[in-house]
Amino acid sequence: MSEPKSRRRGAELEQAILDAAWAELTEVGYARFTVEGVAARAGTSKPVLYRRWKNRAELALAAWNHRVPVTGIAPDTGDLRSDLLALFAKISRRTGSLMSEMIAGVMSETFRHPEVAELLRSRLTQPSPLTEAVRLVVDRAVERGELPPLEVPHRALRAPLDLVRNEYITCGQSLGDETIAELVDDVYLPLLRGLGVVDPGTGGLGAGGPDTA
Amino acid sequence: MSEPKSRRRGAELEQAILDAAWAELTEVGYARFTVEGVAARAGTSKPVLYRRWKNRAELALAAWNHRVPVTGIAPDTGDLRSDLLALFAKISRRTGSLMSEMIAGVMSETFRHPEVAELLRSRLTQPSPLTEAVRLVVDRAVERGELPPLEVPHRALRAPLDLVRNEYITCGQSLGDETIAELVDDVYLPLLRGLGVVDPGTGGLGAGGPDTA
DNA sequence: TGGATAAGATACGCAACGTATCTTAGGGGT
DNA sequence: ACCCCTAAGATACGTTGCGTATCTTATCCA
Repeated sequence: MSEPKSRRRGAELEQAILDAAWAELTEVGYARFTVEGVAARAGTSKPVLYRRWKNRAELALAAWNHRVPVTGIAPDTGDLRSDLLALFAKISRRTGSLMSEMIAGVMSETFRHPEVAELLRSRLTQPSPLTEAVRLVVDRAVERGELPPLEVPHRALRAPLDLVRNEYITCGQSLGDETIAELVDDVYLPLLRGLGVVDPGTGGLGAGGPDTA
Repeated sequence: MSEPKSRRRGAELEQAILDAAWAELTEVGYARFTVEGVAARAGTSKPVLYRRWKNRAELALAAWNHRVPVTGIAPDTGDLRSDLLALFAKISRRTGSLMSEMIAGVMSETFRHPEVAELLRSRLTQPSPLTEAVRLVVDRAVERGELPPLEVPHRALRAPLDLVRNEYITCGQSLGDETIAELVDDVYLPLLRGLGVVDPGTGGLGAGGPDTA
């Protein structure tokens, strides 16, 4: 009953481990995420895990990657501000305190395992379904005439995610509605409007060649 | 020679400990910041520290607070973009990878010691010399006519710090010049311009009553 | 059918947290 | 001038969890 004595191998085992790791993460959070716990839950033992991942940070990131495909998210309420509010809320729910705790945890271990930083960074900065959702929302606003035609730089596409993440990490809790409203009204909406300003003609503000780069 | 056998007490001792803690932080970073190390460096022992601070996170925050007063920083180059580049660079240098590592570390321990989160959050969200510097830079740009008269919301004043911190935490390293240029050119400058847009008259963008709040 | 490969179990060394216990210095009241 | 009580300093301990080493045993494949 307990153990049908069948030994899982390769991909099958790996799936089981990653599932177990993900379950642990969601249940106890990164701070209490232990390799032993994952092993126990997956019905295997530590060495099996350490043969595949160098340390717990990599294991956690692997579990995260495994748990992906973000379902399409691009609210369409017919109004830019509402779209943004919904989008930020969705990002916030998706990113979740878990992810932020995990990011914080992983980063705090980065000194010991510098290679991990790269894994995390690429996970966070690549174009993602989230940045694409932002682009889509903006494009629709342009079509509606709420914004002038815009080219949104990647940095600006990332901004919502970055802001939400920052909030999670520094506050350690879910974003309240007022926070989301602030981020939209005081930061992101102005940002989008500013991107649409072609040339303020106030001098010194043009492309402003990157003489510092 | 080694120990003049004089026993420090109260405030004097506390100063010595906080100095030692700060020195440890800057030398080895939060990940390797140990209570034992601080005790040894301060020439005392662990229990003395644990009588004052509940855990290492609080000790680290106390050391940080002890180490404060940010010297005035508000570059004045005569040009908004240059001011911002300089300011972001300064913030980035000041915030430093140390602080971000520490923030990440502290947050990752927040699950075990939830009280600490509040300490950290207040440290990060209060108006600070940094947000005042941003306001000053903006005000000067307004005087110069580079921007229309503006009221910058607190959230927007915080944004530079938040963005820099986010970058540190997710990348785990110093911001390169290009990153700073991106943050200024693709995010913050557009944001400021957007705040200056009075009413685009494109509909649906006005104050947009916070029907979600 | 036999041997290489990898799974599973166990035990260890190590670092660091946080605590408990004890001794001893020195400040302050009388 | 004395004594006592508070807090400093030293030491040792229990605990957790990482990461590794060692050994046995199942399963795949040639």
